[in-house]
Amino acid sequence: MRKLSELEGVAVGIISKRQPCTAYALRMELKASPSSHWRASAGAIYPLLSRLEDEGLIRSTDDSSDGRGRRPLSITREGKKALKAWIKEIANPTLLSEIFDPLRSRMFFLGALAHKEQIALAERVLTDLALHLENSRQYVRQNPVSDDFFEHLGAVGGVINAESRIKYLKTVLTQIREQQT
Amino acid sequence: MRKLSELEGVAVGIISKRQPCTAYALRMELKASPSSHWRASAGAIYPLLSRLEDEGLIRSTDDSSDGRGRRPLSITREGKKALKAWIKEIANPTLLSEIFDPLRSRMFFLGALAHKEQIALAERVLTDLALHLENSRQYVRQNPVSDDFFEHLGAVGGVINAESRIKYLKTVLTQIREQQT
DNA sequence: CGATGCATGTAAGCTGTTACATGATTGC
DNA sequence: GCAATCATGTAACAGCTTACATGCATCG
Repeated sequence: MRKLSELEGVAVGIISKRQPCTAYALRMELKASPSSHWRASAGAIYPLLSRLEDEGLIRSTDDSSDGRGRRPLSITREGKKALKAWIKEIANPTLLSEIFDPLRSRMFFLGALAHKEQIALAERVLTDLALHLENSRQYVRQNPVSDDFFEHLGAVGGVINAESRIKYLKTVLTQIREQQT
Repeated sequence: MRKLSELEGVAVGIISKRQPCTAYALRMELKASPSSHWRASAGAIYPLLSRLEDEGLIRSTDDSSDGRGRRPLSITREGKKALKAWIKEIANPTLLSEIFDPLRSRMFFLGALAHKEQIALAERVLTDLALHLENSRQYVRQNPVSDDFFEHLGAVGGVINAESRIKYLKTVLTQIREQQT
């Protein structure tokens, strides 16, 4: 059984939770998620779903009576197996260290800016991050434990991450200010 | 002036710091960085550098006396401008929310596993994360403030991030255990 | 009855990966 | 002298984005 890519894993996971679920609904859910790494573009989703269907991981039921040509998707037994394998793949150190943060990668080169610019930029980003944190908190409120336990857990992860980035930028700011000497 | 992509920005940044710097040295530095989102593959780096040179952002000095055909790179005034613009781009909310964490994305679907499997996986990952944190701390030690202030800041970001992920997984674990009921 | 949103899909292009190719240098 | 590493580069391929195309449904 082939390994699922990140987007494939997420797609199969969403389908398994929301089934029956149309491709469009899947795209909208990806779009709505606060840390949207993917644009959930049609050009990515539709070929991906065809692939998954060809391999028997998902199944679509053609309903000719549906004028809009909706094709509700559901997961197969094979798909469920692949999903479980994908989840367990996280027990792989290389996957764990693969996160990439455009904020942090820029910190390495912040010295290219003048001291005043550094501070101005950091302050600006700090307010943006505060906004982002507020959004993440709202997402948690929209996904209470009572609703779906694991969705709640995922949402909480967003808040913790946002908080840690704010903490990080704050230490950066104070250290830059001290650097003035 | 064209916007730089993430990898381009990092490449120009490293060249600007390490100049004169060969393409190979650049790749090795990318590889050595603890959160290696990129494999720093030759097929990505060399075409990218040609592109940057064609656009006048970097300059290479051909030394025919160098048997290995090393071509030391340095940054141009245009390149410096582009680097500054790239750094300032972080003041863009969409860029800020673009981080993607394979751990968190799997949490949404952890319910697909049996309760025992959930706990076993989380415990396993927790030890992996502890190792990752130790690596990040060592990276900080290898990049003291005295050496390069901003590199130190970047390294510290890795530690803070690793800590926050551990904190996250711990809350996940305790909540899963409570869920047993 | 026209704008907006639902719903599917395709084509071109960019960027990255893997795998390969080539040759020089260093260390044992 | 041979293996490993340094150093550059290319070709085939994979995956995602943007932009486009098509048509149905709903709401004012």
